[in-house]
Amino acid sequence: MSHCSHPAALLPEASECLRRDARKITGPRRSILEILHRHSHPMTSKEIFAQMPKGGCNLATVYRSLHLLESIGLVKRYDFGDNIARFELKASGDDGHHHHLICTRCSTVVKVETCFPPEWEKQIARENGYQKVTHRLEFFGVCPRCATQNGEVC
Amino acid sequence: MSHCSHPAALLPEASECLRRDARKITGPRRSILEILHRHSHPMTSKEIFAQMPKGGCNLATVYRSLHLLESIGLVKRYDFGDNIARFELKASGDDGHHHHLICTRCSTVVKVETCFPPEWEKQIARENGYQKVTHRLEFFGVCPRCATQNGEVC
DNA sequence: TTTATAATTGCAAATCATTTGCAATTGGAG
DNA sequence: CTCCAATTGCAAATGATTTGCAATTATAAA
Repeated sequence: MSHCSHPAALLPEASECLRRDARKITGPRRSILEILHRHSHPMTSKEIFAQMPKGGCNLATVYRSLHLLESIGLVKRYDFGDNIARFELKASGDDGHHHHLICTRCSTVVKVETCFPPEWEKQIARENGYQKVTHRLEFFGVCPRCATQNGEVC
Repeated sequence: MSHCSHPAALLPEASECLRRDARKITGPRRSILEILHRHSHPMTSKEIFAQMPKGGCNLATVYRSLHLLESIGLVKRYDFGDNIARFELKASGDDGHHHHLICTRCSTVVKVETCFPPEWEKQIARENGYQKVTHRLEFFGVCPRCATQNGEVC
């Protein structure tokens, strides 16, 4: 459930990004980055809020921080179609582009590296005259565990 | 902006679906189906509500109707990532599976028939032991019109 | 180190799409 | 034509997310 890089390597890099935009390295932001670092799956604001160390911070601050971290590219937002935004830390060099396979019963998430063919995307962009085309792709299904205990929520 | 089949052909088919589930063919439902029929792009509940003929109906009814129509498979829900559900009428025989290319500036929508390779999807399902795997895929970019009037909202 | 100050935060109230409880209506099977 | 479950209108409730504002705090500059 944890990333490969050392947690400590996270802050210097993030600090750099923040400073570049005249932003401050605050307690809440540091905590959010650490929390996201130790969970390899997309997390909701509430989940992150719940993991905040003692003292914590206001939920509104979590929302504001995530919005900022997303805007400077340290974090990526995902939409699993349930109207709850989820966030994942972007790896250093990595462009962070990947997809997910979400269980429609228990919401278990698996990372999916397979991506929509880039050439196809370019083709679609060309055909319609659109520029800067990107895509949002997520898979949904029933995980092995839920498939067994049919009917039950796990 | 309109479908190829005749509007009149819409009701009998829909009636059949509704009756099968002991549901009633009411004014609001008829209107919603007609509105969706003459707009070939996904519409929000508010947009549909705004197009209701004189007399109209309550917005809550639009929400309830769309939910019902979706559950019996007459309508399909789409998520463009802005937290507003959009609905499209499913064509008769058609399984209704296709995607969209949405302008991030003006929200103009273009239908995209190109789909994620089915075999790849099966592969992903197999690799992870998930069953009944489906996907949600949408493209985002800047439409030709917006690309010209750079910076401006069109 | 101290200071000046713009960036942050906490808190509560506001938004916004969507849902729901409930009493009054109404489609349609028999 | 009747009866009753399915629908609807209305207003209040939800739930995620945003925002105004005054108090706090990180940090660049002196």
